[in-house]
Amino acid sequence: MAKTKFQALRGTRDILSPDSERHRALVDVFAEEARLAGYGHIMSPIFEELGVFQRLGDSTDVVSKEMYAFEDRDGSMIALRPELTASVVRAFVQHNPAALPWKAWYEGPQFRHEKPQAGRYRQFSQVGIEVLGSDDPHIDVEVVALGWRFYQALGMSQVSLLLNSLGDASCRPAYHAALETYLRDHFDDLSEQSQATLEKNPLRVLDSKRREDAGIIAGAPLMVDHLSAETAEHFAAVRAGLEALGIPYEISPRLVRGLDYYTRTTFEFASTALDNAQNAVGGGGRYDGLAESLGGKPTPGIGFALGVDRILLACDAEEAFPAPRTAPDVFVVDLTGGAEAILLTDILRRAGIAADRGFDGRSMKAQMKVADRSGAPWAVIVGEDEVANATVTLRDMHGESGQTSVARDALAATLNTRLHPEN
RNA sequence: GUGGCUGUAGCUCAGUCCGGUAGAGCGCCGCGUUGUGGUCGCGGUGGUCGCGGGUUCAAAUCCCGUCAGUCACCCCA
Repeated sequence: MAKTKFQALRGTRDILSPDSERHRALVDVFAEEARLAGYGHIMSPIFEELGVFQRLGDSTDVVSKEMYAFEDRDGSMIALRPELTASVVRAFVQHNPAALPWKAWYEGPQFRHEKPQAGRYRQFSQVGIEVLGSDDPHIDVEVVALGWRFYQALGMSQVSLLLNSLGDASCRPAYHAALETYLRDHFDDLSEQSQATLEKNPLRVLDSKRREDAGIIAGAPLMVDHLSAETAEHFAAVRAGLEALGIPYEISPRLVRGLDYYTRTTFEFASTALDNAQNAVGGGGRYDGLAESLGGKPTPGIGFALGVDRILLACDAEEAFPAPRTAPDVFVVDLTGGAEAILLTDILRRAGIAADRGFDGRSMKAQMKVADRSGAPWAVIVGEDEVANATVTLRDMHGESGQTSVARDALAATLNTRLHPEN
């Protein structure tokens, strides 16, 4: 019979130790930044009604061709979340919190059916925040700054912040028309793909990376030159806040972003340490119309999502945020056949000491080798002599203190003192 | 989704052009005499050469398909 060897599906992968510990540590750093800034944690479902995500815009690839959508058993259409903003806004509308602004942070996997590449997976992880119920530009500043400080907390230095304003209902339509007129005037000079994009969403033509489009895009009218007085003032306040914090940014007038719901402030964090096309390590912006489109009261909102997988790639590239060490505190080498180690590791673990041990009745030499490889700073050796005396031999694996005999009853206390001399 | 490149031991890779029956380093296991790791020495384990089909006396090597990775576009985190 045929032997089927399974493997993780395309675009998905197993994250094994110590990379998984690193991933968790990154989320811990983010959680702390969010806590310090007054954000509560939200855990929303991984799948939702398809309609929740269709509000992101029909012209976006995320909705039109990358969604994992399928029919549930009762015939209703559901989808694996391709992003989290829509889910969080849906939760906001559903629970209708009274105290505004409402601030939430999240982390977790998301799903998009794309052709995978390094830093681009079908199941990928993001951390992010959303704030609903205020359009105070100081919120924009807080949100962008939180992202910036997070990268700093990870030890990253090669991150640049790109900032733009996409205008709002008071000025975007006029700009949109001006841009479309301009692009249509140069229609024949645009690349074939940009011609198609123009039909769907002229704004996104500005995002084209094809060389043949560069000249035309360079001459295109810019949103920042068409902002209404109010929107321009809002944008100025955001910039002033970032400057007050000393956070460097670059105005990127052609920064569009892929989701249709963005208004006014939009931004992207790009790693300059990554030289591939997947150098965006985070992005976000304001979405003042999204809550209403999901059935809620008109409520302004802003947030960002940062790609965990890409951030870790960028960290690799600039040698930041290494995987945490996962070594146990102590490794038990048992020469009696292994039964003693059962008791000793239990005693140690209950005392809060991370203890691993040898198995399979291996030779002392072999067990010492495993102990060394484990990285444990201490080894506990127990053989017939020790059992007879109710002692164990405590060996310093790295330092100079050598070996000492310790009463078995005093082992946990002795080790705790050695591991935490300051206490 | 479109196009290019790649796929050989756990890992990094050589061998592929010019078909002839699989290699290195690292890792892993064991030994270097009485219960001691990290260095060193010796020995060993380990691959249906991604998978399937075809050509051939013979295929890791040529051809086709397929899966996966990767790069660019697209898109985006």
